[in-house]
Amino acid sequence: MKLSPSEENYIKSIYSLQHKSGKVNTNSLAALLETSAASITDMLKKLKSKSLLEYKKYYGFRLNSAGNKEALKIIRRHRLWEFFLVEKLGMDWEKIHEIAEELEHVRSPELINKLDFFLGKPKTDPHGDPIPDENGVMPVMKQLALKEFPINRKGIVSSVSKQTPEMMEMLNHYGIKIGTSLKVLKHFIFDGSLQIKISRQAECVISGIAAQNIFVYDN
Amino acid sequence: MKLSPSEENYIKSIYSLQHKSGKVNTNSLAALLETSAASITDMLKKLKSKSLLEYKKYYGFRLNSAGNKEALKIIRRHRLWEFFLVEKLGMDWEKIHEIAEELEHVRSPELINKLDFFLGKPKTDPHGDPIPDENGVMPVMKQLALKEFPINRKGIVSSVSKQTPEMMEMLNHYGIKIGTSLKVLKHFIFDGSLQIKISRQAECVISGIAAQNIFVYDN
DNA sequence: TAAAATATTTAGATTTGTCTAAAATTATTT
DNA sequence: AAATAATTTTAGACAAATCTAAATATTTTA
Repeated sequence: MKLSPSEENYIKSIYSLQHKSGKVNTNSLAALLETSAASITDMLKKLKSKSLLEYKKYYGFRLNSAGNKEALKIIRRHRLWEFFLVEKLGMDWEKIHEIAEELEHVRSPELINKLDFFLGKPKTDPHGDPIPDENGVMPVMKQLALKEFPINRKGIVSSVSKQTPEMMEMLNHYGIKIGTSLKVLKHFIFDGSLQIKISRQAECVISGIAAQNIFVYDN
Repeated sequence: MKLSPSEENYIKSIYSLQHKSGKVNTNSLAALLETSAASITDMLKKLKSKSLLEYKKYYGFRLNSAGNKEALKIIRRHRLWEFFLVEKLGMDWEKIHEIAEELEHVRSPELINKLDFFLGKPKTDPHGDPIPDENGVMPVMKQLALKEFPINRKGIVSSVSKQTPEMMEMLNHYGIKIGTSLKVLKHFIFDGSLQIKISRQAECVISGIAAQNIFVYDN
C-alpha cells in the first residue's frame, strides 16, 4: 500500500482522535489538521477507495483494520525518530515533534527496523508514549496517575498530562523527567498531597493536583 | 527560501551535471531525472523566478550563487544521512542512496548540525564523496588514483571510479573499503602493477588497471 | 414538529508538478 | 545555403490536494 505524506497525516490524525477523544467527525478532524471540512470529505472518499476506512456520507467514519495497521506504522516511525532526536542528537523536547512529522514519512521498513535496533528497541518515546513494535503491537504498560500509585512500589515516570511551561517548571524543580524512578511514601489525607522519594534525591512532598497529572509505570 | 522536494531534486541534479560532466542541457537533465524535457523547461522557469538560476530560452541555464548554495545544503544533508545509515545503522551501501534521497528533504538546519556533530563531523560520505560543512564549504582533499600515489606514503581509500559488481568483488577480495588505510610499496614497470600494504593485512599485488580506478586521499 | 443552528457534502476553482503533441529554434549535413 | 535533424519550448490536459461558496443533511431548540 503506497500512501502519500498527506494520506498518512490524515490516517494518523483519525487514529489519534479515535483513541484520545473517542469521537471523530469531519469538523474535529479539520480542526486538528488545520484544514477545511471540504478537504476532509475529499480525503475520506480517497481513503475509503483505498479500503483503509469505513465511511458513510453524513453518518461517520472510522479506520478499518488495514487503516489501523497503517496508523500504527506511522506512529512507530514518528516515535522512534523522536527518541533518536532526543537521546542521540540531544535535541529539545519542544523541537522534535515538527521534525519527526517529516521524518515519519520515509517509509523504508528496513530503515525503521535498523533504527529501532540501533536505539535499543525503546518501549516509549521521550513523551512516555509507547512505541509499536514491528508487528504494530503497542507495548502494554499499566500506567497510573502518581496519585493512584500504590505506596512503596517503585514506579517509572511515563508521561505528564499537560506539557505547559508551568508544568515543565515544576517538574524541573523536582528533578522529574520521563524515565525518572520514584516511590510514593505517604498520602496526606488532609490536602491530598504525597510524600515521595525520587531516586538519588531527598524525600519531598508533592501536591495532589500535581500527582494527578504525573503518570507512572508499574515496575 | 522555501523549496519543495521536487525543486530540490532539480537543483541537486543541475549541480551534479554542472560539476560532473560540465555540460548541462535540457535533455541531459531530463534523462537524469527520468522525466520529460517539457517538465524541465517548466521547472527552469520556476527556479529562475525564484532567482536560483540563470536561464535564457534555447540558450542554456546554470545555477547562480544562491542556487549553488542551496545545492550544497541538499548535498550536505544527503551525505550526512548516508554516513549515518552506513556507520550507525549498518545498512548496505547499495540501499542507502534511495533512503537518503528522502531524508535529505527534511530541511531543519538544527537537525542537520546536530546530526553532523553526532556523527563526528565526517569529511566524506561512505562513497568517499566530500560532505560540505555548515557554511557550504566542501572540504578540499587531494585525491589521487592509487596508480599515481607516492611510494611509502599513508593514504586513505576515498572512492572507486565504477561501482560495478565486478569492482566490488575485487575490492572485497582485497579487503579494501572506503576509509581503508594503505601504502604503495613498489611499482612494477613491466606490467604497471603495484605492490601495496593494506592496514592489518599482508602485502599484496594489485593490477595497474585496478590502481587507476581506486582513489586515495593523501594523509 | 417546524424553524434555526450545526455539520457535512458537492460544485467548481486553484496550485503544483507532471504529461503528450505540436511548434519554434538551433545545429548539422549535404 | 537550403534541407534535415536535433533540441527546446509552448499549448493544452491531467491528477493530487487544497480552497470557497453553495447546497444538502442532520441535530437542536423553541
